[in-house]
Amino acid sequence: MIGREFFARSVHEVAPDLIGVTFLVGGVGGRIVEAEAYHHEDPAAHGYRGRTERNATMFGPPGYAYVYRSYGIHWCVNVVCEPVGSASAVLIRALEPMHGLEVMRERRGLDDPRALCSGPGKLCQALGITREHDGLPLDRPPFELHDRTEEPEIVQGPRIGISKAVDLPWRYAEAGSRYLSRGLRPR
DNA sequence: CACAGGATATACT
DNA sequence: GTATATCCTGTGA
Repeated sequence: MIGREFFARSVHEVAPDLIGVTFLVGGVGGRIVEAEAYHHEDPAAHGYRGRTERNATMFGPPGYAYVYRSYGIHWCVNVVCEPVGSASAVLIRALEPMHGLEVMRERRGLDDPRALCSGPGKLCQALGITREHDGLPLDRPPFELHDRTEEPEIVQGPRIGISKAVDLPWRYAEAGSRYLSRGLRPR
């Protein structure tokens, strides 16, 4: 099991280390294959302009989930990192579905396992993550994180869906995975 | 395959 | 009012 201390580091260490880690919510989830680093000096980050009601969790201690509403429709989940109070967090962008496939198919209304969790909004719908999970610790139920068993090959790519600092190479993914979000999927 | 457009909470001008 | 750390569906090449 991965404990809270795992997140008590810089986002640039945590983000690549999350690739290959198993992430479950209520027993449903899979291996993280894509993650993206954000911190307070990043103009594209929510915490860039200071603390608000929505992003308050980002300014709290590491090891907690920051969940926010995107484009008024989707939920996205981050893990808060150090240093404390700096609004540093890693966005979980894609999973390789492994546990609770039937539940995820039902929630997503899809069959194709490649479409279940291949994006931050999609994986939150598949795992049932909502505002209720914002501010919850990641080392307690319903969250469950397990160490990776193998060292994955990690690639970096440009960030998408934002207009500022798009060239910062802070998007990490497992090389060649078939479960990545838009822009990184092979072939 | 590549686009355009819509849904609509939250924050900022 | 405008933009956004998104996704889905429709249209047309």
